[in-house]
Amino acid sequence: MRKKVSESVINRLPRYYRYLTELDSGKVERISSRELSRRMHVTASQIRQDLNCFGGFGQQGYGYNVRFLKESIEKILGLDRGYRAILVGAGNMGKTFAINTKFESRGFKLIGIFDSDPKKFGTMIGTHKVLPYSRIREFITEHKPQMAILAIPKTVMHEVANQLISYGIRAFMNFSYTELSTPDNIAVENVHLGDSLMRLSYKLTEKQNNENPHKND
Amino acid sequence: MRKKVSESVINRLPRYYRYLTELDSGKVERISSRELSRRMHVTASQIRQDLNCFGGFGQQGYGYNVRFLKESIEKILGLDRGYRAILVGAGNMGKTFAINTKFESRGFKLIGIFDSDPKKFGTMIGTHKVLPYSRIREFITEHKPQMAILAIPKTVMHEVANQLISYGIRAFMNFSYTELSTPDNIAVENVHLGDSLMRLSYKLTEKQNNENPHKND
DNA sequence: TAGATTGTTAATCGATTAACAATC
DNA sequence: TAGATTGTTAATCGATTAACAATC
Repeated sequence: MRKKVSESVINRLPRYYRYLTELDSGKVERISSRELSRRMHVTASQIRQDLNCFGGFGQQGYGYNVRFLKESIEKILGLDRGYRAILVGAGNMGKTFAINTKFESRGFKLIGIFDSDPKKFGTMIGTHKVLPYSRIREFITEHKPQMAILAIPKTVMHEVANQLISYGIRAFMNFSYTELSTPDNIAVENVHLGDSLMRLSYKLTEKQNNENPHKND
Repeated sequence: MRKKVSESVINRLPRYYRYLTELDSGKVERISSRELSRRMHVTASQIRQDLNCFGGFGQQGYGYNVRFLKESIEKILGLDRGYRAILVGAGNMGKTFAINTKFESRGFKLIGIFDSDPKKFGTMIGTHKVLPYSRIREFITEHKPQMAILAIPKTVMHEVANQLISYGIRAFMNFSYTELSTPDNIAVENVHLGDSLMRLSYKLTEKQNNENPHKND
């Protein structure tokens, strides 16, 4: 088994992927860690160290082939596996996520959308009809999605997650404003927009304090 | 001037704030770093170190007063300043953010929503009427918002941001799938849902590899 | 006072950066 | 071959954890 890759490296992978995708679609064929570091505002050392957690993708004296590196990171991230996802909760957040995040372009498949509000049953979100939550078990059993996007109130979050785990879901993206905690073998990614807003508020406040040092002493 | 607080500490602040808000509304009056650490799954040492970047909020032998600590973090984050924000882009993402993130409950004020699509002018999002982007300059000059939420295509992101900076905006929350880079005196928080999805994909893949070590050697 | 728990210093650990030999 | 640039080891830096004296 591979040695454990640190959280910091993992967090940077999507950013590398983003830049490489950009370069690739800009017809750039090769890039050195030095040039990439210049564009991404990180050190070349860090790029080489990060990539070498997963193997040697470059060539001395040449650098990295953009396409090959991009595809390698794709594999590392599992974007080539065609994961199937369901969306639970067809409110604003759910709808936005379904429409906005180009699932397909990253190799994911959104295969079903569920809600427990009968008024929403049958309405369309993109190309998907909203299905009753009551049918989720049968749906999962039949189509075997691996991931669920939870865009539901935090009051029901854990209950829903536990059910879905028992039906076979192995990964959750959670949008509600409480952390989802699950057994070790389940992957979770919490997205807290409120936290981002507070961080922005902190940064703004800090900058104002620097411009105006004695305002709030 | 305060010594620079590390990024890691700042990133944890909103989480502390969340837990303290929870405790406070649950009528908990005091808490020790040890008990809080147990609940948050971090070390007590880290909690004490983090808080002490900003001052001593506790009392030996007693611990921390929940209400007082919560309000102290509120001030550190700048949530008590009544920052005014505008939303630029009334598409799905913008709408969701406006409705979902309880601005007001965190002390922010959403004071205007703008879009450049005439079909949207005058439509309501929550209690706000969508205004034409062409009027944004006059609006900013008059109402002096500090923050802008950008929920617009990445193709126009930098152009819009630069305009808004010249009108006086000092902080941006950016939802488009490219990093917003700005001068040093401007606060930026990038939210990339696509990155979160990729991280989830990585974690899922890693767990599958551990269960099935030789599947993809 | 005795017990509890902070604030803070010191020790450890891990992540980042620098340097360079290997090699394309 | 000479020049460039990787992969990797070593050095540095910063963040986390441990420990404990201060003190409520």
